[in-house]
Amino acid sequence: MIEKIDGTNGSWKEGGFTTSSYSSSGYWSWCAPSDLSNPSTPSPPLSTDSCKPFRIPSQTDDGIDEADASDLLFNEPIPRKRKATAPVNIPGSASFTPSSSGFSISWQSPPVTFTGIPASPTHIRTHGFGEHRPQAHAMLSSPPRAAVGLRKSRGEGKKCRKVYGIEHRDMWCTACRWKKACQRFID
DNA sequence: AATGCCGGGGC
DNA sequence: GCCCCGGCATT
Ligand SMILES: [Zn+2]
Repeated sequence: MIEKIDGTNGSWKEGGFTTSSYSSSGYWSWCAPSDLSNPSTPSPPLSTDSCKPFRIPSQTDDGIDEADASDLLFNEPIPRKRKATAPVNIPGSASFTPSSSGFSISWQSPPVTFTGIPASPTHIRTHGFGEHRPQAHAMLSSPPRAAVGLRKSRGEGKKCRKVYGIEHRDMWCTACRWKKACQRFID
């Protein structure tokens, strides 16, 4: 019986989180971008739809299959397993803001914006095939070369870590959890 | 400071 | 096999 649930005492540390950092007026304004990129509707008479509760039509894949992150996040009874050694340093977790016209909910620091949804229709997270994205085969003739003048560009860097946040490490993909190459948000 | 990942380590 | 961190490159 070796229980490794001694989470109450693990203290990760990555979450060192610097003190302060967020202030200024709430930045959560993905609710009325006006016409950030509105080539079709330059001036909509009704801008009420500008503020609608974002909702994913379907689950992404192996990200929230566990649950409705929305509920889970607000509840957060328990991550699911593993040691919950998180210092519970959740800054803006579950921020329900009933704005004048509508409401915005936010969680964690980065105002994650659901777009495109980097996942696939197949949702099967048995434990070995949940994350599999053949994506494309563009590797053919590329022998050992291209070395000098080539630095890691780390694409954009919107991986589980930044998207979900260290506070919700349990939601990262396996690879990210182990500090390996992300498998979900393949670059 | 922070993210992302390889290499290395424990079990 | 699963699990994780040290340390590095990069931003
Ligand atoms: Zn990941």
